[in-house]
Amino acid sequence: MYMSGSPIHRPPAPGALSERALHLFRLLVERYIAEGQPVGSRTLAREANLTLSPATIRNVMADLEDMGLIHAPHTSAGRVPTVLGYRLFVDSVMTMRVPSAEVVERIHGDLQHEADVQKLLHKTSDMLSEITKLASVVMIPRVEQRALRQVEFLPLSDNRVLAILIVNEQEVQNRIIHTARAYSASELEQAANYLNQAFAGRDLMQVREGLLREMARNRAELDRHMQAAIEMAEKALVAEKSGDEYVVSGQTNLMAINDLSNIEKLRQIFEAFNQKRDILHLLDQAVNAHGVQIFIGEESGYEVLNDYSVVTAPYGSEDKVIGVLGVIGPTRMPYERVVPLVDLTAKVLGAALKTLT
Amino acid sequence: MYMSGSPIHRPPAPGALSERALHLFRLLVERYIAEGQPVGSRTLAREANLTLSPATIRNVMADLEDMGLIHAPHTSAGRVPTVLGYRLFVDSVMTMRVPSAEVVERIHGDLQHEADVQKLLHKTSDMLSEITKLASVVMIPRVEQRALRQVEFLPLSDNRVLAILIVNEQEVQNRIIHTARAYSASELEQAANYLNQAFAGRDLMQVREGLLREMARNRAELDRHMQAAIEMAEKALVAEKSGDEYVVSGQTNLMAINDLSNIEKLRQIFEAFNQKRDILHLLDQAVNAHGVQIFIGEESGYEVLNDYSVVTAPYGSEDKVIGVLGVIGPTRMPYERVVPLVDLTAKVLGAALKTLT
DNA sequence: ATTTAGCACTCCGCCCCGGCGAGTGCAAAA
DNA sequence: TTTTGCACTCGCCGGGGCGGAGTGCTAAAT
Repeated sequence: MYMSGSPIHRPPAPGALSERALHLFRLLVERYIAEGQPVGSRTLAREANLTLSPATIRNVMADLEDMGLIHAPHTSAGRVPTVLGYRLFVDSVMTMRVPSAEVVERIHGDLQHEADVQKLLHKTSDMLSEITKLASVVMIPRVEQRALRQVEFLPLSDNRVLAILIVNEQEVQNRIIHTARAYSASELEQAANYLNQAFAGRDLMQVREGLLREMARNRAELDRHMQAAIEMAEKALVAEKSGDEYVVSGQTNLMAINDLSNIEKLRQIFEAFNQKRDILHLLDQAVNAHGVQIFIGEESGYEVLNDYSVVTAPYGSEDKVIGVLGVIGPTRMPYERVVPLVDLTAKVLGAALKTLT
Repeated sequence: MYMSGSPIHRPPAPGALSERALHLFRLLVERYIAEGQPVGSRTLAREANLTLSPATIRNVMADLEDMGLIHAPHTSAGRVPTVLGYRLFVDSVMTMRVPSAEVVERIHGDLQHEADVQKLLHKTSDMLSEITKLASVVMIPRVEQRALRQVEFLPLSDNRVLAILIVNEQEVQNRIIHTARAYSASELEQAANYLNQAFAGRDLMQVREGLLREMARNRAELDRHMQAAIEMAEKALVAEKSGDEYVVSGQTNLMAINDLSNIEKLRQIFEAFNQKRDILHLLDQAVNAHGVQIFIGEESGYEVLNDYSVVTAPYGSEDKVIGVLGVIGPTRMPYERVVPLVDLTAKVLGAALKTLT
């Protein structure tokens, strides 16, 4: 199946609809989200406080359908929101439902006392998926400013050296590097000392540049252990980050949603989680958004995410965004509840990370 | 659903069956594994080189059914192997199919040049699931003999200390420990020095015991940095291992198997993968087996694994078993092909790990 | 001009039915 | 012991009928 050829339109301004139409629209979407079944004029008439006959409702619904907000799966079924309809709903119609006090407490409690960053991220993801009953994703913080705190080198066998970089007071990175020749323990120690003296506290990128400058000088002038230090550091810094770009939890929640029991579709999204490509790109997009961002169905631009919605929020401290988290579920998800939850979780995670620095 | 009340019987000795019956049984199982549909007397008659009428086959099949080896889903369907049938098949009937040269090469190639242990395990799991088209599990090596090579302590803020243990030439473990008071960098250095001198090369358990002995002496006699060293080491050693007990890949392969498109069952097994409890226990059981071990359906003893089979093999060097790997798939899996693959993979992984030590 | 009632119509989901195909078990013949 | 023949049992599939839900349209009511 191709992606819908028609570009995704902006929904009509809420002012373009009569008060009544808007009200009914809202009811319809809420009802559909709650029940999961196409809702008809009869049901809607009962639901609305307005005393109107189903026939009147039908007229309104026909209008809504003309505007592309709702859609009838077949001649004689009720109506279901379209992507455009959901868009209008989340943008201008819905009223957030603030999380209950217990949930708020839960979120704070879970994330407060966790010293290890990795574990904190896992906990966050687990918690978020649990309270939303959806799949959740937490991006690993991409700290662009990584201050080198300390370096240690330890010789291993076969011209290999274990480099330990301590970054940002917290994070420890181990890298095994292969060197041209074997270095003795004392050489390595000297190299480490040199690097620590020269570069401790600097940003990793600065370190890199500094090293390159050193090398630009006449190599011959450098004494042995400087050379060693540089070789080490170069190799250690070049090593790319581990492929773990984000953490996922609650994938199984998606299987429990009968909405899309289409097994092949499920398989595809699970693959997407594993592949970490499309999902990561999507999260990257959301990194620049100011607050919560919602991708509905095809809006994401990724085929696998058709029929799914993604709600994301960047997290960090103040205006420094360092990562994104979010949930993934069926387009028919309780946005009113989910959006504030994602928002809050992002804020609390940001705060928790800040205290760790 | 309860677990079958009847205990799992041993299958009849292959001698208990006539040559012919055994032959037909083998054909039936092979056919069923290949096609996934109950196989009837007619099909079997065609398949067998013996020139026998379907009626004769039927008699034989009736016998096999009496023995509990096969079973008819309903009156007029063909027969399907029972758990007992599979047992007999894998124990005494099937002939292993050796992996093709390309596959063998692939396995060696993939695992040869990977220096990082964690990555190696991931690669192994990925590869195994890919070539078997099943889900695969690789247990993290539980090195009972962990020789301490070096210790480093680095002060962090707030009475926290980062302990870096280098174990077994390769493995690096970082632990953040909370201490009763703040220690200065030099104190920590002295503590590390002490520990390194006293315990480098020893097994972690020995270190533990040694420390306890030290503490048994009159505490007052110990000078400050010894105390510090002991406090550090105690905390660092006590810290439990991270919860990552094994690596899983190819879970999505299970979804593609129409055999069990029962979505709820799938959900449960995915949960089991995440939970890492039942699966881990099962792997632990297999750690003591000499070679490949096969758990068919309910044999595993874990409800979630009904309808699934697990093929495991311990890996390590010589008689030192350090871990287990395996695959999980439907009971109807191509054992002839899978068993040798699991076996080979375990051997190659063991070898690869050995070169890393 | 809007709302309502009435009505014909459409379409899905469900159940029931009958036919077909596959396969069985049994008894009698080879 | 094997085969043939036969009655029987199911599962699967397609068709037909039916009820329910909901629609759109038109004409009447407000």
